[in-house]
Amino acid sequence: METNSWANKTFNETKASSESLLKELRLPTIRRFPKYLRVLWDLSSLGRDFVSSDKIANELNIDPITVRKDLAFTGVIGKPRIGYSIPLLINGIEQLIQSNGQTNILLIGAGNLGRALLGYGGLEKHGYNIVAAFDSDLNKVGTTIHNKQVYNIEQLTEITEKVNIEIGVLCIPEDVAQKTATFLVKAGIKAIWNFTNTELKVPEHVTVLSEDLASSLAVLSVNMKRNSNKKAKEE
Amino acid sequence: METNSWANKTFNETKASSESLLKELRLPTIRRFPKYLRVLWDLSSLGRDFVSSDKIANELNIDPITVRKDLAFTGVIGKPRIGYSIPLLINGIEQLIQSNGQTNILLIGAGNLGRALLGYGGLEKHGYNIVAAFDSDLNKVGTTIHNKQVYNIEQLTEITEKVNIEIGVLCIPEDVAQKTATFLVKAGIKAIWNFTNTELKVPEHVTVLSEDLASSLAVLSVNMKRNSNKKAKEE
DNA sequence: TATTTATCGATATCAAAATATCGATAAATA
DNA sequence: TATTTATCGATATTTTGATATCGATAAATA
Repeated sequence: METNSWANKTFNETKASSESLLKELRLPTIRRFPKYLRVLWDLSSLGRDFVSSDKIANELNIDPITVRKDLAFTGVIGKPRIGYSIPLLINGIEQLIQSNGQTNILLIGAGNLGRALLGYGGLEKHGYNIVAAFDSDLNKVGTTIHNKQVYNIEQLTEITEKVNIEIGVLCIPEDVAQKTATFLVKAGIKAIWNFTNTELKVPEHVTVLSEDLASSLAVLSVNMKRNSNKKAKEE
Repeated sequence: METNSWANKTFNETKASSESLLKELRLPTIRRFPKYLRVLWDLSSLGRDFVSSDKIANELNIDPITVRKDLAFTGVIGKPRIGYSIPLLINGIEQLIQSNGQTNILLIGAGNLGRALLGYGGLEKHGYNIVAAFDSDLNKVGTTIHNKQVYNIEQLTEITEKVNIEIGVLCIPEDVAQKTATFLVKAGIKAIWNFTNTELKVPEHVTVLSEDLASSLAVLSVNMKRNSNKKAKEE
């Protein structure tokens, strides 16, 4: 049997193996996928059908070898001198990182950050459905933000009993973060996207992803110091 | 000369060596520092003076060995059976990740995300000074948000000529991101905190830190799939 | 049709990060 | 005072991630 045969895998094989590939996916690769998608969407809208790993790497300022390794997870086979099929890549990446079927989301906390997230189209683009937003501020309750109804936080149980919610997005003050998380877990939620600076304690089976601006700021800060040290030495 | 001698370094030695330690700091370590700070501040406010690596590790759900290695960068020496001095650790970490002196910041784009960031106290806590916000929406111009004046984006040059700005925070639509970044670079900015989904092209000496919600969402998505696969197999 | 060349993908190497091991030590306890 | 124990920090190992090398191949070109 030959080892290096191009373009023999069918689309169905790709799809069938996606579950096992999922296990092998590493964090840095997953983080790069949406960046690839952005480049691919752009090229696609320009009417291009194929793209090389070099081209993608250039756009994103990363190494082409990294790109090829990452793209290998989609199961899409590139052709020498041509590159990869853009539609197949888009499909392949989406298979890996998008939700399967309808996934319902609640957003808790309709402050500025919450509003910003309601305006961010990414959730819908990835196959998620924002069901509603919640807030304790009665001035906000009853309004709609980006077409989403804002409910009183007291009505949370009411809604979670009626609709199957899989993800909760927490944009609330720290002091109520753990309490709310615990409530959501009891309501059967599967994942929490945590925009508070609290380390949430949840059971094993609940996926938590925390955003931490302070961590980012620390990185920015250190990088700046390094850069200025560098410049100081040059002078 | 003995190798394992506790508590002999003075505070001044710690400070003097901070520049060289800066080089050795790795990204994951830098990202964890603010998390350590949060735990340390909490303990400090409870009146505690010492803490063990195990305690910190437990709070943050990470490995105590990782904690000890990270804390070694502060130059603070822990004592067996006692742990580390909390005030010294706080000071040590702050030395590494905070700005030196007064660092001026401009925030470009006073939409929901921009407003959320103006409300986020982290920048001030790290020694940064938000000078002003800018927007193109004339309804916002002239107002103040969290005590920061909102100027017309047209006035950007005016301000950058008057005040030395080191960091620009971009919370603006994608289509004007590169243009604005280029402008800021010309105005002599040192770093950009980029909340748009654009890969900014800037010169070497400018530090860029990009936040990418889509990358985070991809991680959340894949983790959820893995968790549900896991559960499916258990059943 | 033969040669050149861009590009892939497999394998190998190198670097970074996480984790494990273990002796040293100082407080607590017997 | 002797022994036990919690905890540190140095060093070693393993895992993960990035980068380099190179043969295979198919389109482009001579």
